[in-house]
Amino acid sequence: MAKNNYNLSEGALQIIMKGGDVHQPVMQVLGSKKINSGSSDKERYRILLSDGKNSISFAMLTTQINDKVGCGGISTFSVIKIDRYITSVINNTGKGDTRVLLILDMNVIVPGEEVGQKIGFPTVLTDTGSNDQTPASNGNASGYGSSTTANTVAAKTSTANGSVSFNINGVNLSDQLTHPISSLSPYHNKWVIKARVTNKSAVRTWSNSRGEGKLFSVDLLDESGEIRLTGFKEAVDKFYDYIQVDKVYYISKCQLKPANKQFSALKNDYEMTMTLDTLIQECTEDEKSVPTIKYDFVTIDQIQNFEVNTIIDVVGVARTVSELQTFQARSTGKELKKKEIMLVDHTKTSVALTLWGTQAENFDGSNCPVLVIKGARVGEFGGGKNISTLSSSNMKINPEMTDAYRLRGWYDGEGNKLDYSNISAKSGAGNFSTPWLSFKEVQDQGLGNAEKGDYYQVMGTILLIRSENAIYKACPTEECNKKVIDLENGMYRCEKCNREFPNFKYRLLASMNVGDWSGNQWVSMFSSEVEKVIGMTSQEVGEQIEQNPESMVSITEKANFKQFIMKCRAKMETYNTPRQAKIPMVLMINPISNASVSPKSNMLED
DNA sequence: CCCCCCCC
Repeated sequence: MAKNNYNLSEGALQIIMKGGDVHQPVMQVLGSKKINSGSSDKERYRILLSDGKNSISFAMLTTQINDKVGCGGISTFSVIKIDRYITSVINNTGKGDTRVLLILDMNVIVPGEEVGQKIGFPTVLTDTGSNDQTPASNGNASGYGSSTTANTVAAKTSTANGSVSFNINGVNLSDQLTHPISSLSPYHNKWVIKARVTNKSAVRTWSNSRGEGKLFSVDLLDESGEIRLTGFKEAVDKFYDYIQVDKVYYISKCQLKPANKQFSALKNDYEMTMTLDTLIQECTEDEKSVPTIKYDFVTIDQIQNFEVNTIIDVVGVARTVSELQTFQARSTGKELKKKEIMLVDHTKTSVALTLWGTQAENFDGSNCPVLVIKGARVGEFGGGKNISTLSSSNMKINPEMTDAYRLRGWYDGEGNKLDYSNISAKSGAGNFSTPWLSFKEVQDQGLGNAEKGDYYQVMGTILLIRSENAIYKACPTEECNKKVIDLENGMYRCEKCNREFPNFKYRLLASMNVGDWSGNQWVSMFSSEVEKVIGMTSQEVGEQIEQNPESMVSITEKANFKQFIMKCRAKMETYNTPRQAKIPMVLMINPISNASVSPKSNMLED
């Protein structure tokens, strides 16, 4: 056996086969074998390779260098310099991961005939699948700020399918060596995805009993699916500026966990979190093979049919835009900013779109831009539907898209002259037709037996509001107005939601005596209408009585002898015996000057 | 580890 007089890179295989990098290693070929692959009519060679210290049998010459090999392959004992190579972890044996060395380019330094024998005493290298350092293991921890090309990263990625069919220069290599997003799961951690960033959130901070920090998240898309990736704290510093919407990245080494469907509309059972090991590298080659954001547009006239909280994609023209409005959130006291846009489309329908925060501040509605929104949320107000952007929404202004061009052309041609049917117009409780009845007639007719109660309206004068218990602390959750229990420790418990909150909202619930021409009647009135009666918000009333509990009397007295058209509901108690009429509920009040509600027209309808 | 997305 010859000594190593050929400068074999002893120990190189140990490094390479653990995912490390050795520059242009010199190796000896101890044997080669032609492989016929079913899918390719080209020949490939599997070789037994030695660095003088170790040997492996999982080395393969790629077909691009067949011309350097000749028809007989590389002669046994040849010493070669490997100029370009990649390793790839395959798992198609059922026995765990195996790393293969794929030689992309090499040159024979000394032909086998000249060497004539095995150099050194190489032992077979085992345990080649673990300690994965891929991708970009050549000193670039993240790819961020590095000069490494995307290609380099691709050439060091792992593969799940064990395919070893390559194109030259790795142009399509990366595709074959990356994993589809849909294949990601917590049960595999060796993967690289090549994905387009379709959305990036702002950086948000949080502070709660478990701690505080900052985070952001991106939505990733490839041809197989989509997934959300969130970065916390130091990951924000590391990656937030680097990652840009619409660009394609190689991403590996993130932590996978089941997605909480409650908080994400993305179609994936999992979501990912960046870790200290996470690698993200922009892909600048062949990135067009990764699909761009997909939309599932609904037309504006369809929005009224969606349930509240549905997430939709919509494209429309911003026909009008409100001024920036600033106000305080009732529940949190936080200052909020919004702009309301009238969005229209070719269905001749308009919907109110609300933008929030900096997006609202920065929005320029001049020239009626076309807006394309992914992930807007359907809301409801006063019986009409509206839409709103969330932090997870993605809004593009005048994007270069067919749907946007088409709408632009339509609007500039005829749309700008049209009248639109507004699905955000207030309707519902205040709009259904109700007969004019006096309190005496309601009583005499014994109304309230209908399943949902009987509705009527009266011209009523408020004679007295009871100031006792007219205001209460309610659950801060939207749509839940249940009175909360003050736990006297800064927390408030809602029995209905079975939750404790650090805050509450004030609600008014007034019991009042109302007179009409036939007599008088005690009625109840909810917060929204009491606010109109007394000209104060519940929050304002709450703050005032916190200062001076006695002031409730003077607040309620202001309502005395005010006159309104009151839409009321008569309903029977269903569980109390004997069966008796409940206190009527005033659902909505309107000033008597409201010309749209004339007794005569309503009587004719009924 | 967030998960808030608000208002009339």
